[in-house]
Amino acid sequence: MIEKLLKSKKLRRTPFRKEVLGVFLNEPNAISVTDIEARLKQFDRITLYRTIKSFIENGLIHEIVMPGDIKKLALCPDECSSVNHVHTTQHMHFRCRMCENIFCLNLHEFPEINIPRFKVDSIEIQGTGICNICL
Amino acid sequence: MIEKLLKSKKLRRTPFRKEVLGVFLNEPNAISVTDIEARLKQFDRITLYRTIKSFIENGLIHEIVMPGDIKKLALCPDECSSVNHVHTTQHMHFRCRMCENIFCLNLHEFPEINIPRFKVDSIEIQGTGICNICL
DNA sequence: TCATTTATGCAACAATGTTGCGTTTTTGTT
DNA sequence: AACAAAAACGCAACATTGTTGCATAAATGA
Ligand SMILES: [Mn+2]
Ligand SMILES: [Mn+2]
Ligand SMILES: [Zn+2]
Ligand SMILES: [Zn+2]
Repeated sequence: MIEKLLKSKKLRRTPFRKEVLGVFLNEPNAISVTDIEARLKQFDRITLYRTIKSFIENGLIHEIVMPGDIKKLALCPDECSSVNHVHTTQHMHFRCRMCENIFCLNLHEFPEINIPRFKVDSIEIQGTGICNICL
Repeated sequence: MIEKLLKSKKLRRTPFRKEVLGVFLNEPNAISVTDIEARLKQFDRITLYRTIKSFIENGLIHEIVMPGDIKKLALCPDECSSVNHVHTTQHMHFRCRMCENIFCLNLHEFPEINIPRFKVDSIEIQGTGICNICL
């Protein structure tokens, strides 16, 4: 699984990358850099940042930012690649204000946004509230 | 105008706050901290950060974050207050990938998002593409 | 004008992320 | 299996962004 994923994105399969990707595959929701660090036995901070950057650039993971200095990372759907991340028109992000988890959620119908005289390439939707577990 | 705005949010009208608020009132779009700094003759960095924080907390301005370490600030609509920022269900944010400006745009109809078994309190919508000026 | 409350300015610190560079590892090819 | 080229790693140093504590100054209401 891990090997196959890295290979499909044409990324070299180093021990560290496999370990980091393993962390993502083990997490149901989006995670922060600190979360990743906590799940690694030992690591080099710089290498981790470069790993994350290359994962993002190659369509393996995507970044989620929300007001209040919240920055998280989550696995991409298969269709993402180095040329485009296709979350737009696919899924939205939801932050639960009780458990503070951030979910990637697939919407049954993704709203269409038209802005007069603007050309809209992509849309990101972020919600806050209470998740199904905390409710 | 500036005085009235500060007073309406019950903020003390210091010279520095008036100057910073003036910067926002002179800008059509969202601006970064660096943008603000560039428009001030002289300033103390710490005071600026505290000024921004108090403006946000009191519903004068709001923060806009987008993937790629983009963080900007923009004036709030009048209705915002310390208790709630009401942009959700009011306007969206759009980043033009040509001019890199970030616009606050009022949508004619703001989409309603329902997530089964989740309680949705607020929604933020962010678009990217090309603005009316660059088109 | 005065007392109280709040804001300012400086120093020090903290968190997060980047760049340069020599060494090591991966990979595709002999 | 051995080799050469390309890419990734790990360390040091640095950069950017934001915060906290505290003494001083300014704003406000009385
Ligand atoms: Mn997602
Ligand atoms: Mn806005
Ligand atoms: Zn929750
Ligand atoms: Zn534009």
